[in-house]
Amino acid sequence: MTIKYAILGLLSWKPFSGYDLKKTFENSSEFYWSGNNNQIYKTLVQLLNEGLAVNHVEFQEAYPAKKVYTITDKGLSELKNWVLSMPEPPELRNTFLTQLAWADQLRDDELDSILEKYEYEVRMQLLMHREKSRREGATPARTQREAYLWKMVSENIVMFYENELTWVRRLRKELNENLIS
Amino acid sequence: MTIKYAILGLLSWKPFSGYDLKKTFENSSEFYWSGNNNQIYKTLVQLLNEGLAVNHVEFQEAYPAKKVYTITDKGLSELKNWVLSMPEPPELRNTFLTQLAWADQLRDDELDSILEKYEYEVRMQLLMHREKSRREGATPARTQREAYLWKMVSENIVMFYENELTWVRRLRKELNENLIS
DNA sequence: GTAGTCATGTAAGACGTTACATGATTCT
DNA sequence: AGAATCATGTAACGTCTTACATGACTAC
Repeated sequence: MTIKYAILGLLSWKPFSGYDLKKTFENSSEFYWSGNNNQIYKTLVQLLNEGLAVNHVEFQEAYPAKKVYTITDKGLSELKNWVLSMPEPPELRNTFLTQLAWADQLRDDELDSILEKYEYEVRMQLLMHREKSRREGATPARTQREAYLWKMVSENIVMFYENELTWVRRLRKELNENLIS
Repeated sequence: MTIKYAILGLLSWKPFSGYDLKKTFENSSEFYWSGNNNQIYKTLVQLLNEGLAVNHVEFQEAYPAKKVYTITDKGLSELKNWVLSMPEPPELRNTFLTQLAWADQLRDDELDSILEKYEYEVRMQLLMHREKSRREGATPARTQREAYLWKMVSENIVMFYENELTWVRRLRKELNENLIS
């Protein structure tokens, strides 16, 4: 369960409500998470139970009241332990590779057509990431080093998509050249 | 549900038993899948029910009987439809990026130490992939084009890890240089 | 008046992981 | 004697996704 730490991390930065967390996960590139209501609200209750966060209700006129969560000292030290813990290797899940593995049954034009679509998908992801990243410019890191780390997280994602693009372009080029010869 | 198509793909190549599929998913780099017993045996039953595969029992002396599954024409056309369908963009799940985002609380040496561990993990994954790939040399693709596609699937995975390595090495170098200045 | 945002949550199901269960055979 | 391999499967749990439910306000 790492959504717990994704949330704890954000709370270590500043207080959030469940709704704020959801928006942040959706709109951010660095702090992206496929966080849906269900998981977020459940995890927040769990954080309360474990004493890693506390909450207080903020009433607003014209809008529903919000429950704002603040991290505790216990939460901070739990987060630090996790950050120091053994990193897991990155996981690549790319169903397209499975599609490609069985694509020899396709005609040359069909094969190039799905490669083109894939290239398009990857380009879109890259654009979306860059756009989110741009809008995130205001995000104030607390130190210069933190700003650098966040930049490098973003850079990792960019490099991932660019790498994927060079791969698919090379594939398309090589397949086309073999057709001609 | 894409394990269905991962299995269907392998069955389009040659007949497999559940156990064979599990071994293949575990030991292969191109056809890797986190397929566990539970999912594989359930999906095979599903394939039977949908008429995408048929099975027959092979008795063996000294070993338990095995159920060997063969793809049907319906299965082949279902697979082709899927291969031609809209590719999904690749998904990157890297919990380490979340760890790194909140690593500014660490001392310089602690930070470098987790980066070193991450670099090690990635190097190990790359080695493991290369080793699996080497042992897979016997895998006989049916056409030259298929062999090329499989090579490129493998190449994609190599590039992914190499990309990750250059990123983490750059990160470590830049952090160290900033310390000195 | 229709859709979207703010804000909380629940329900149901799909998907994934770990562990258990059986039982003969083979390797160390 | 103990572990690993071959081969099937089940049980329990954990994670993730999609959809539903409520209700006031705002923007087109």
